[in-house]
Amino acid sequence: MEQNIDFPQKECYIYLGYFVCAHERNEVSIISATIKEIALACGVSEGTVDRALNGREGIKKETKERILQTAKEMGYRPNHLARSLARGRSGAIGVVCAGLSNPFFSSFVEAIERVAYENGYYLNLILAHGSREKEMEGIQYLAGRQVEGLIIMPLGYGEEYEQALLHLNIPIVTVYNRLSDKFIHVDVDGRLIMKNAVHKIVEKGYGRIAYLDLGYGTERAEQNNRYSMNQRRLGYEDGIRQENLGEPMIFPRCEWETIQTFLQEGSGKPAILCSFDNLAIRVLNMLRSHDVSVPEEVGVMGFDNIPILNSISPRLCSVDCEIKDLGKKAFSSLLQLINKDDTVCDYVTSYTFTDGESL
Amino acid sequence: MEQNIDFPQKECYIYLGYFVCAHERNEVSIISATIKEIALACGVSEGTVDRALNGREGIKKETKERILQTAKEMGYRPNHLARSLARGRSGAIGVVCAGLSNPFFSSFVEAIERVAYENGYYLNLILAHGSREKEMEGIQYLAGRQVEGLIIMPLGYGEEYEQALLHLNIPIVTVYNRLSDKFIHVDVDGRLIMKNAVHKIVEKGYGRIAYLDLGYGTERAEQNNRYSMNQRRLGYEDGIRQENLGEPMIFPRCEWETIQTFLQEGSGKPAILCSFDNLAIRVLNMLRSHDVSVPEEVGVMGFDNIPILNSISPRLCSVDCEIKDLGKKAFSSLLQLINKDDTVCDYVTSYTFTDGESL
DNA sequence: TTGAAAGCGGTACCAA
DNA sequence: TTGGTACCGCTTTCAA
Repeated sequence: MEQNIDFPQKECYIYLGYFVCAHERNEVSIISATIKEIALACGVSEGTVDRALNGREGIKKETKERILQTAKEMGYRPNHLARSLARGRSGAIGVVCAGLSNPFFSSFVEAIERVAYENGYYLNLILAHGSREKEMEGIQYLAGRQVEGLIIMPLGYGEEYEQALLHLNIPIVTVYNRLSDKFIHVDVDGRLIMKNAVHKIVEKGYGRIAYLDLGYGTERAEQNNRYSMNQRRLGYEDGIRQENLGEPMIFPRCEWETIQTFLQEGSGKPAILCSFDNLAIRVLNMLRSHDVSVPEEVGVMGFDNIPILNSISPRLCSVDCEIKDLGKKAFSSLLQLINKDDTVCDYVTSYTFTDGESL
Repeated sequence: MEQNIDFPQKECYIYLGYFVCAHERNEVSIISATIKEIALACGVSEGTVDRALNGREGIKKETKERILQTAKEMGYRPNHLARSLARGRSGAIGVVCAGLSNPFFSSFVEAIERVAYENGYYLNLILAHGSREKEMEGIQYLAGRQVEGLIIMPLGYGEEYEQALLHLNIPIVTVYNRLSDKFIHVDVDGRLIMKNAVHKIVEKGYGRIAYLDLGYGTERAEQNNRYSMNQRRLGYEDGIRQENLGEPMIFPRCEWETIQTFLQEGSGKPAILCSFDNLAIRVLNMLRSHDVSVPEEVGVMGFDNIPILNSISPRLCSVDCEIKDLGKKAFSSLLQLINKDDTVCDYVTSYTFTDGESL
């Protein structure tokens, strides 16, 4: 089944139901036709083809069917670059996060991808890999790709950083690390949660609580936006104050010496509250290797409720922040911004304490 | 510092060093200028602006400096959609995978993003979320976005699926699940590795080995491409045969009854080989909850060497497949295809057994 | 050294 | 119901 088509400049024909083009290399390869080519093949104008292809009205039924048939034969696939340019909207949103090795981020990106796709948007993903420079470069790049909005889990912070974002003049939603009131922020209330976590731990009969905040106070940590981690730590401090538990004890590293000292000195049953689950898992492991039993000798609690917790023991007590909901909300808020719906406001997801065997 | 600029149709001016446009809503917002606008402002042609902006030769030094200065003031940011359309290359590659909750996939995507970015490409990410339909839709969509190539961890398989991919007529590299010789494939040799894993376990003094292959033989599993999982299982069978260990014992589920029976019946020290780490972690947990000690009563081995293994005990014996290397190689192979370098061929990454306390 | 104009593939509006 | 055409923003070639 071979059939010649009037075609400008290229040698092309229909082969096995596909539109085929013989290249200079004499290979046969199948290409996607353009609207112009379809118009030529059907003997109609480009506008008419567009009407058929996009279901616009003002076209005779037979013409439409003939065009659609030809388009199918020619293997037409719309060029979204051209379409975006002409329509003035790209149908893409940009997502910027530090990396995917943190299960919190990967789940979050997964959730956004799902809901974005359902709403006809697709994702441009930029990972910062821990570098503020790469993050800003990526953001600028995404803006240049005409993304209609950005969801950012910022590594950067500060006046200059915010100005750079504002000058992009596109809708932005921040997640995880807040920047300022100038950006819609979708997050859990880490501070409140950690305060309540302290209450919860005290209720369970613990008399003193240490807090593990990786990198706290180190110079390196200060280089990046630590809003989220800071909030969690502040919540711990709030709780300690409210419960009159004395001085907060904040450890920047997961070291046995420090933990051992904490366990031995002081009165009241000890517990360790960790700023995120992976840290808590390391603590559990360290305690086990030193034959400290959990929760008999010390309680441990995490934050994030990452999926792996269901597979390890003791089942870590943690906080479930409904990350799917967070992703959905981040996207829907961004969509509101894109659609200039000015009722959009910050959002705080709900949370639940997940019980376990570690407290 | 305010300065008027000759500008068509819009009320615009320079404010605080930024190009500003007063909208109908009477808000002041900063927009990105186009080449045409810069040309107008500088009193030169678009071509000249292009020469200045893209460092092309054939432009007087002073003209160039003047244009660059104006472009900066006007906050020029190139429109990559238009650029891609005009240049005929998008600078984007598409990545398709099932999801990100599997640490193997998220690490892999992370690795690809890094190397792609270093090479001036950015990522369009599509997740299949377990649906073959969504996967194919996404692939078609990416092709329409004019990605220059695709890296796919396919969920689909079969003649029809392959034909659909081939008809896209863009470079494709498959990873993890192989389709056929028609596609460059980058992967670990799961079959060889699992065979050697059996040897290794036998060397350690184990006399019988069961294999855990989640979903094996179930109808649901057959719906998706199970190449990778099948290869691993076949490797186990190869090993069992070579070592004369009798009939392979393959369990499709992680159930205590099955495992208990396996532990009790038969002679020789038992070991459980798992098709991936998360499964092995569940096994470890199940064994602990039934007071079966590892590795004294039973050995356990996983595959993938996911990062969390470093944080839990007993340290699981596993296989490290150099996933960063895999990502790099997948991208570089794709780049070769894009550049029509026909020396490109399939690639098998190296691997190492990571020792642990579970064997 | 510069300008003018014809694309890239689609969209959208106006006239026929 | 159709055709024609001027865009969208940038690139590239040819002529001045």
